[in-house]
Amino acid sequence: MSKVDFSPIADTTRRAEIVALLRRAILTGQMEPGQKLNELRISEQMRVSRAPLREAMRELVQEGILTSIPYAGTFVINVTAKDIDDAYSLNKVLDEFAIERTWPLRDQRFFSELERRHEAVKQATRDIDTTRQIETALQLHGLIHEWADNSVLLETWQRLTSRLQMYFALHQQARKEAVPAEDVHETYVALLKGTDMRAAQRHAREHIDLDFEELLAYARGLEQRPSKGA
Amino acid sequence: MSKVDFSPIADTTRRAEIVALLRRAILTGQMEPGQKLNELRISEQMRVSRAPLREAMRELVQEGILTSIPYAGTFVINVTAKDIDDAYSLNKVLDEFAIERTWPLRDQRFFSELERRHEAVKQATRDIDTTRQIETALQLHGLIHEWADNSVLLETWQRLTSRLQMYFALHQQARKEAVPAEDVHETYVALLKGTDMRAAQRHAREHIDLDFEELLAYARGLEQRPSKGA
DNA sequence: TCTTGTTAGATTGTCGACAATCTGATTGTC
DNA sequence: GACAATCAGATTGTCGACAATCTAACAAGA
Repeated sequence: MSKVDFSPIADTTRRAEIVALLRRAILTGQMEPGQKLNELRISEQMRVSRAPLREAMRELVQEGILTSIPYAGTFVINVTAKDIDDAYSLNKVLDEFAIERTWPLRDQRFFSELERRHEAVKQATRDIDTTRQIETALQLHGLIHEWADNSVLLETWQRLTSRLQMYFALHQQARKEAVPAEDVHETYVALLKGTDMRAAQRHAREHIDLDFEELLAYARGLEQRPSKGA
Repeated sequence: MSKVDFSPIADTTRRAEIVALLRRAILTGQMEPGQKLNELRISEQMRVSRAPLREAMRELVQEGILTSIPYAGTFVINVTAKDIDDAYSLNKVLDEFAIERTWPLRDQRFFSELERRHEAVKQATRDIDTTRQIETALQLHGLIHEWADNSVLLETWQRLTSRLQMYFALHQQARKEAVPAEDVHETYVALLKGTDMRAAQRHAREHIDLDFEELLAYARGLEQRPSKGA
């Protein structure tokens, strides 16, 4: 028996790579909400036939970031203020549940991973890499969901996160000014290390409320904005 | 302006029909967990080419009831006791949230719809149609999620429900005896009509706990059962 | 006997071409 | 000018065939 535990090898199908490419393009805000995805054009750009591209698009439709209308096309989802509100209010419930489940499972590995991700956020903040800043913040936030030892919860949270990441990216793009450089996660991390679970839950709720208000205001601003074609 | 509000016309693509067919086959327990889906065989049976079939399968993979391994095949998900446990514990949280949100929105239409679905359950119980019994019970249970006016919650609950329906169908199939004919939803419906929200939440939690214990015992029984091929 | 290399068969992944459908412009009619 | 019918172009949906990969059976060698 070998002492090395190998990780499963990466998917080597074109489909999987296409999914990753498209997802990234959408979640970083490179594609606008409502924008149509022209199959022929994209398949030519990627040097791939339409079959794996279409399969990839079906996956992203189910993932909730694309929407498809038969014989009309596949589009990036439109973001309404209500969508954001819905996602956030559910997120609060999931956070509370995740903290409750993670709490008794916290160990040394948890704390070091928490520290690692917190560092990543601070690094991205220093680099003023806004896209990475969103990514790392969501990864820090996601630790409690990964650690809660509930695969359905994790899956649900990841679906939610996809959209939130997209919303944040668009919001970030919209305002020209740089993101606040201060570290808003300091208290959150400290509470997760502490002994008062209720306090941690309360803070998580208030903490995400903060960014939420800003995001909602932004979304209300572009409500009923005409969707742009290819 | 017409006073009639038309429902959107049905999807007329083969893909959509294939999705419906496969989903039904899986959720009614006609396909065993772990079973492999042979693309050529299924496409010939359905008189369809592999392209729309494969796209349909990608959707169901994202929906969480199929799993795919590149160059190996696509399989019906395997059910472990932990999966059921995870799904149920999250379901409890979602139920509590759904009731909270639905509560102030209850109106006459809500109550009549509640009554209608309750009748459907009772009818299925009288007919001893176990498959329909599961369907109607889940639909009754789903009303609070549909009424809560939160699209993300509804979507999440529907994903969860898919699996639960599959679990219940398998459980039902396993035990030869008929399901208890008594109506276990009477109290639940009554509480949803009442004025004590906390009581309704409490009952919803205990109510699903009931069937849960039985399901869990069943799942533990077939743990590490060898998966059957095509 | 155990391990390694080879090979044939089956299955999945991908491709290019054709069919079905939609959209918008054009034409003809009142 | 307004409106319906027609048509061309573009785009999506589907098909059949080929390429890449896996599996299992078999043979060869230590």
